[in-house]
Amino acid sequence: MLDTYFKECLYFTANRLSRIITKMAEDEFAPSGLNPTSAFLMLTVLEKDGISQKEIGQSLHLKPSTITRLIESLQAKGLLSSRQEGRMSLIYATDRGRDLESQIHECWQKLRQRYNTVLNSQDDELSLQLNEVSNRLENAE
Amino acid sequence: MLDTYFKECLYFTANRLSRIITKMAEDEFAPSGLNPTSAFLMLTVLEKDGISQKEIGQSLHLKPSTITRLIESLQAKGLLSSRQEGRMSLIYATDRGRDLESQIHECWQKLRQRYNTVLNSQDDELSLQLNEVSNRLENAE
DNA sequence: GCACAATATTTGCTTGTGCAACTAAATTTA
DNA sequence: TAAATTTAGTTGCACAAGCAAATATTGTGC
Repeated sequence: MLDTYFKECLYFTANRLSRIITKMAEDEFAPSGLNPTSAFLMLTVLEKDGISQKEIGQSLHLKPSTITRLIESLQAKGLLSSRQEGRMSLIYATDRGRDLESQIHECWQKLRQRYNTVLNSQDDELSLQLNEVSNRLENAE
Repeated sequence: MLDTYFKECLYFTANRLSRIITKMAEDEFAPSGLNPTSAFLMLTVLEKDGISQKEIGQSLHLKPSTITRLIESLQAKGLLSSRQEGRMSLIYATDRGRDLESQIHECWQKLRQRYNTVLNSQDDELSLQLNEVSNRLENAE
């Protein structure tokens, strides 16, 4: 049966997992009014106020155009502001943005709790392993 | 630094890996003229001619509406045909679809070769592990 | 100091996938 | 057998992310 082969294929399984975990994360972050990626972007700005978009992109591993769009929508929500500094645009959290921080951490916590209950001990480091594999795949150009 | 926390987050790392491996797979399957998912759908139909859309969805772990759209586009390319059987629509490969089979397998092979060169021995079963984790996450509703 | 290259961001467009609501066919129930 | 429920697939819409080309600013070699 093909299923046997599909589940040995990293493209197949990584994408399947990504769909499942994305849905879980969207659920858990819903109370914050943000999608998970936007929530992570908020945390990134909260950690370093006045960060550049390039740095945000490096931190989130997302392309510049995606960052532009995400910031756009967070500005529209009144959670971020930006100041043009030469060719860079520096990103700041607004008061309302800062107010969201603890709620974001709560959502994140709940997400981790939720998936950790079904992960076995040998999956403990799964996330770190995926990160490692991604690093290697990226450097293999 | 936040990066430390991001890389411990399964949402974050699974999605990052998914983006990277999807790009690789799209590259490798390009010669077939199909995106990887459509290629897998073709293999699914080639394995069981006259399969229902529901079964295809179960095999690929994709939602019915996605299957509808994928089949639509493969029909437009003249690779699949369908026959209405009551409320089901049964999917068949055309001759042109069948002709593509070996090329799809070649692309798939190349993809595996490409990512296997950077995976260590401890990543050997990574794909199977991701599959397992997905199963568990799905059953934990 | 000027022309050209590099860098940072933006803009228009495409793609993959899902959701919710819908249609149509089949099955169950009364 | 008529009405209600379940099942299979479709349709309109939305969303996340990327690509390629454009714009704007900064840096470099001569």
